[in-house]
Amino acid sequence: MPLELSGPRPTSGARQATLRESNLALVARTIAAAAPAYLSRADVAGATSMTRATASRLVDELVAGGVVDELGPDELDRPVPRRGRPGTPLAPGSRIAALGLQIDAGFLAARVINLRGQVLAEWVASGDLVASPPEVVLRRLDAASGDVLSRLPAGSRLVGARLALPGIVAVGEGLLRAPTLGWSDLRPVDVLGAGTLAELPLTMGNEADLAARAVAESAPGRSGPLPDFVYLSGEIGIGGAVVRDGAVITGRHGWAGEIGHVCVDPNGPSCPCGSTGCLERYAGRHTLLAAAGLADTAPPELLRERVAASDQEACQAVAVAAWALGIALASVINMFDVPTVVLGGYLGQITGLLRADLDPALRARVLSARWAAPTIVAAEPGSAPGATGAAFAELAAVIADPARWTVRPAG
Amino acid sequence: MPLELSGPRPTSGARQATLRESNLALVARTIAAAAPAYLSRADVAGATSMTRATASRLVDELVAGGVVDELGPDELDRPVPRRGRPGTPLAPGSRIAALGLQIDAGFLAARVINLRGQVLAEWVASGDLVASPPEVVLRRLDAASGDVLSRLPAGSRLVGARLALPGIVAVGEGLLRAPTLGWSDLRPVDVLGAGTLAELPLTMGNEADLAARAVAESAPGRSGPLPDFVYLSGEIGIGGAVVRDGAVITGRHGWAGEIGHVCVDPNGPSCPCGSTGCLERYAGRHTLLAAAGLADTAPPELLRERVAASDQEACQAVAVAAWALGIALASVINMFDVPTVVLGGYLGQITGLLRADLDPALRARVLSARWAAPTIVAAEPGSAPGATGAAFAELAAVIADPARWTVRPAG
DNA sequence: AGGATTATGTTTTACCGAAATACTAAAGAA
DNA sequence: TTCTTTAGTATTTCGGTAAAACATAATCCT
Repeated sequence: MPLELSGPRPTSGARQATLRESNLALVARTIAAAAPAYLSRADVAGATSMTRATASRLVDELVAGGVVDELGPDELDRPVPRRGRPGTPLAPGSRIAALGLQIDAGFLAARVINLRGQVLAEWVASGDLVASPPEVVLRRLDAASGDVLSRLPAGSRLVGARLALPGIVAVGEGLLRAPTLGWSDLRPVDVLGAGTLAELPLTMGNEADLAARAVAESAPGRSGPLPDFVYLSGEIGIGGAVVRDGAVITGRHGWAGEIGHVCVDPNGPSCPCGSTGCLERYAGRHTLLAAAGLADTAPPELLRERVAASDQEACQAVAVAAWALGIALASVINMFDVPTVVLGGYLGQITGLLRADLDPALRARVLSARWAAPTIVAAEPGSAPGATGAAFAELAAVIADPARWTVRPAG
Repeated sequence: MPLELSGPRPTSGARQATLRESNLALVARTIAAAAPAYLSRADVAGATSMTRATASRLVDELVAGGVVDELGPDELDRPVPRRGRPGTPLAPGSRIAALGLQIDAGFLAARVINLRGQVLAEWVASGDLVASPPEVVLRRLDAASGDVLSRLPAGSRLVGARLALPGIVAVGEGLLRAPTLGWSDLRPVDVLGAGTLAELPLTMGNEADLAARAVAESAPGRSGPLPDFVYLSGEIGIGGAVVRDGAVITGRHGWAGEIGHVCVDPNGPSCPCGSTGCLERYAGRHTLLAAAGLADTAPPELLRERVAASDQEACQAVAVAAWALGIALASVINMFDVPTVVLGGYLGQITGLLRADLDPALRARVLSARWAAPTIVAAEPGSAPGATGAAFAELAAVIADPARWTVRPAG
């Protein structure tokens, strides 16, 4: 088993090899974090305070393993000619890639991303999946995955696959409970593992956790602009995740961040989860649209139009959602001390409508607002962020422990 | 600067010395975690999968620095005579100690604890401090600290001091805001640092965070029975802390865990914090006792008597508190996935009264209750747990980086 | 054009820490 | 006593990084 020098509280003594693995990971992380700037071996040495000799040896090893690519002078958009011998530009390996999958009530997605964060191939299909039995949906996703994988550039090395799901996943058991899909006590891995994806190690993850990762990292191993934030995945249900220092807080079983079921008002409407007055019952997409007098499938543009036209029902519906979000998010911020909120999904597309009521509510209810007022931002709109985050998660494992993917030089 | 091999994401390359420091910390942690069992050098080697030679060399260094003591055969309650040469029993150093201080609305405390978790000297004074000006209280604590330190055994080495306070501490600024004390924008370090404690590095911390640490660790570096739990410090105000894997989740500014201001009912009574319906307004000690028709200072026994006698007001007051706790704690558990709740302070002493209503409320409102039902336990009753946790926190720094406290052998 | 300058990348040597191994020490068991 | 078993120590070897010298490839300057 590999020793964990960078992990919390190693329980095994560190040896020389551990030192090397730790530094190898540091070099990989440094190069990944710097992208899209291309570091040279000397830059790596400077950034890590290793000597050039040491950094160079480790880079050579990563290049041999494909975790890092040496770019030729032609691949480089050379910006400034500098004095001295030019360095060899280094970039995360373009041939190491992972498959990210997502199942949502409204769409299916399969996406392959490489260590540079480039999408090598993808497939997204929308449509109401709630009606279909799980086996059919899973087999469709499996077939699409096979198709996507067949379109990869030659020489690509797939290191893993992860499936983002809107629900609670019991990781150890492989069990899933996804109320919005109408699925319960299912084992998606059993179906997917028997098809095209049989060869690939497939794991599952919560959609909000993985979408939050796609916000926390702008490319595998490369931090996004926000180190700490609360992510809200606002669709039919409301999923949530809290990111601290670039890492999703998962809790012991991976069920942390269920913000959709924070209690907004104990006297509020009852929720299928067994509780009353959950945030989802006020700011979930169906509830919000129904209150605004719109159909389930109404696009956010339509709601924005109605509000712009001062439509009574629409304005009231948005105000209620913002009121509920203010109460729930204030509690979340008071508990996690993470004063930035990223709204994703449907909520992200109506952030502008919510802000007027939400900002003052948070300033009133958040204890630390006096020193640091909470800020609300909308997530970058993009399809299937859970699939992107799922691929990032698999690729992060390569950057965290590149020794598993490289071959030691014989001598 | 010391390189952090065990910390999250080191940014500097690891060298040989880092390896040694990492292993030195591992040995210190292993010996501290095993107490009150006394490991031998061979046991340490076995537990860490180092060779006996390596473990022995590191132990020698810790013994030379006083971080570890070699016990003589007389100090040992020898349990089982075994075959082979007996090992030298090792224990955490008894002469390395830290000062824990606590200021509460109802008492002051100063306590010195050593690496074995033994209380070497302490001073606790109760009385209503809300009336006194901060300078008077701080000077009184300073004088008491001097007295406590003068009573230490000869040869004791004090490594630090920490002050537990019921409020929000802006660590970088040294600023404090403690509504229950009536203190705001104060710098306790300025007053304390000028007196007896001038020589000692003094830091501040939130009372609930530190009391939670005293639950998480039964002695410095030694894990308690619960790796994950939510701690509620229920006094006049309600402080909170979430412990995950033995560590308190502090948030970016150290303000995480403010469970007392989770919203229970948005239409509830207004709170000095600026919000409405905070948990504190239902389950805080003053509110609870007033609703039960008792004086502010009524001891928990009196409330228990009234409830046992089926006193209408008392039963109703307890039911309201349990109802509010159920709503707030369910949200906390849904967000952190930490299904054990430890009730401390006043709430800990009436846990028996709360449980009947609290248990079913949590089972109904916690999403994961289906797989893992939340459990409620009362904290060990004891005076000034914040002071104990404060001392533990300072001593943890020694165990985490013993190289700073040991002297390298000359050769 | 051609040497000086400057920074990159590699090679060599030295040092340091842990592993491997052999050895000594101290107890119980036969 | 003598053998066995386990604890602790000394010595050698091995692997990894630091330090410094060296080789290389560009720009700068005359």
